[in-house]
Amino acid sequence: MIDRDKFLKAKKNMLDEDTIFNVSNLYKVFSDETRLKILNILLDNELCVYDIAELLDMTHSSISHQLKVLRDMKLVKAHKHGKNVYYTLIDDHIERIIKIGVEHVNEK
Amino acid sequence: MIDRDKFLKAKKNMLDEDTIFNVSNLYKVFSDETRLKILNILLDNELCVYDIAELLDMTHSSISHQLKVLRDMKLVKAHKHGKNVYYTLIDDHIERIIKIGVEHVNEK
DNA sequence: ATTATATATGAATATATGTTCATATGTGAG
DNA sequence: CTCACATATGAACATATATTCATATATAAT
Repeated sequence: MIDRDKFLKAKKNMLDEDTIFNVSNLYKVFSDETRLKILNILLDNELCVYDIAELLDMTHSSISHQLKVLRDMKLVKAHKHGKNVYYTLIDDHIERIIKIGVEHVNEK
Repeated sequence: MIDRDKFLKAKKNMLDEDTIFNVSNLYKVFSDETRLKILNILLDNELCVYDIAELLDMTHSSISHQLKVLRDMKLVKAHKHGKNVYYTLIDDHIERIIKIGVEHVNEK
């Protein structure tokens, strides 16, 4: 260690463990291609599991599992209409997070 | 499937596979607690591996491995000074991404 | 030159996680 | 009421990945 002042300043600005845990968990959601696709689709639309599975060309089971993750993270909400369950986004951070990500990778 | 127009509109707005892949990989970086801590520390400071390991109370090896991930993702750059290797952030998206994440989890 | 220090890295291990498969639940149609 | 359809979910499996351990490299100090 070289500079004691710099070291202490850095220590002071560290985020607490809870915040780190929660933020990393939030971004874990966006780190999976399937979930990212689902969230991006739901930006513009309210869709049911069946439609999402069709759009992504994946099994309904797989989509359903991932929607559960998104529900648990309180990023989407569901409402039933007949046999179908329609999903919509809850959080307005989602759009910003996707936009920044896309912006970032497009700059390369 | 219920609404053909809605379905087609959704299909049109889907991100291409490359973008999805790259964005998910970007957020994979932020989904690990150690990497998130490192990036957050580097927001305000230029620090060497030794300091980072001390601050996070982790092995130098572990930190070094994660710094390699960050280098490979072109989020940090390194410059040598004597025995030490100092790391700094390359990208200005990093701060925005961390800030939105923190903002999100603090709202709950 | 030799030793100590800082960093990097490959291999191994343990853990986390996404998909598949089987099955259950709930709803509308006939 | 029975059947088909949409969704949910637990278990199993395969894969990805973070840390540890051992070791290598580079530089500074003595």
